Amino acid sequence: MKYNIPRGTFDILPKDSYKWQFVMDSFRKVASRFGYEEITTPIFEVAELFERSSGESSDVVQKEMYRFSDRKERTFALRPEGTAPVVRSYVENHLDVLSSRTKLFYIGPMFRYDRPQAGRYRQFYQYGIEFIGSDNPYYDAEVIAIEMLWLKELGLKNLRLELNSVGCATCAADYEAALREFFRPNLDKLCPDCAKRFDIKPRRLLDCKVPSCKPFRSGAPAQLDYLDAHCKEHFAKVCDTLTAMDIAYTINPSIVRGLDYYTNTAFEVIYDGLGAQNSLAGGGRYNGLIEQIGGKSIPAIGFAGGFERLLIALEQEGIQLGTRPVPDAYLICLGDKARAGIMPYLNALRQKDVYVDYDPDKSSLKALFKAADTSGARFALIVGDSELEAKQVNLKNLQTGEQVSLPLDGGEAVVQVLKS
RNA sequence: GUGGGUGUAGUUCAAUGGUAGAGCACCGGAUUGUGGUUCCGGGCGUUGUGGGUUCGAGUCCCAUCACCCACCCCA
Repeated sequence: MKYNIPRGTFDILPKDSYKWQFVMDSFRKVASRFGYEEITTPIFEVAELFERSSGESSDVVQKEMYRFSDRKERTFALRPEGTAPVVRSYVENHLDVLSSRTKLFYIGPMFRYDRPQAGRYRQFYQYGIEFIGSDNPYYDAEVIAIEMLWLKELGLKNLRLELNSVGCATCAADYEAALREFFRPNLDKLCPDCAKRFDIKPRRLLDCKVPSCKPFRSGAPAQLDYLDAHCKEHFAKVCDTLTAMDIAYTINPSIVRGLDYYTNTAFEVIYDGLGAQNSLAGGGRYNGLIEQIGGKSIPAIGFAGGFERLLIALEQEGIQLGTRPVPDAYLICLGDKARAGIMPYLNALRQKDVYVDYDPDKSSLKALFKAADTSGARFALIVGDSELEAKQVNLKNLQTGEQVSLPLDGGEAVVQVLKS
């Protein structure tokens, strides 16, 4: 019986895995430069955690969550996003007591039952940042700065940072009420999707792509006009701080985050050239979430980004992502005696941190050299019965063809050449 | 969940309804101790799967699965 990988998932094969490691390490380094520390939570949680935090009406909860129950009929879900688990852990482990400011980042797989598409998978890998403990607009900018600085360092150009504010809970409610008033007269003329959105998430009416819906939204109220004084000032300060940090952005009033817990700042990093799924990262402030899932009322902000899309973008720009390891040397062993006698030497080299490739199944010199070439090793170590007898090893530079005879000692002589 | 496209060797692709092929890759060999070039040799693959039409199906029809793209949604 042959088996297939589950739909919407993928294997990271050796020819690519070094790139993933490179990018993940790179993110870890940048995050720690800003004082953020890694947190790892389980890939499944009690389903209710997501239902409560993301919102019962959100698509993520309604149709995209992998739910399952265990043998004791407890209902769990594979995590569809990273923020709720981090906040759960924050509350559960009383991280707020240790410090009033908590800086966390995470890396790991998320799961969403979606129809796969370019840049969209059912199991996908995210990196994320969460700052917990202050409503200061500086932190909104800091969190955004991490992402933008990182992408810039990786060499990514043609990025767009889009910014919006959805206000606090009361501003948002005021605005949604205004939107409903605005659309209500034409409700019966809107597409069926919009009719649903009218009740659940009226903001979505603003970016419906059905042509017949478009005319009805000219003159619609804008969220930014419905911010109260405090929210308005907060947003202005975020903008100012970004400008002071030399981070370019555009304000896009139609940015809506999919999850219910967002307040105030919402942002998205767009890279054109990814197809329809052109969002590299997105996030925002969630001042009410911690209290909502059992903690104190503590403001926070964060974002998450997708590694698959980032890798697509980086490769599209022709950016080199580390290099696949190649052997320092390839050991060519001729004769049964040599093969048996060489083990201590092979072992010694590896203990000295030399990457030596060796294949005991190949015996013809031609095949061995061919293998040495394709391995990418710069050097071949050639040992036959006579060399073993004389305690010598031939070290051949595969590029120049130069060959020298060195003592077959504990590896010191060879290491000296290899590392030079 | 809805729509469109595509499924042939490890891979990239051929094959007017009439015997399934090629390039690349891979393995071996060209006096069993010095490679990358060249030459020679090596492939029966349930043509994704299951039905149907036909004397005959990789080719036409239906179903199913998978992949790609888009809607939706988002990372």
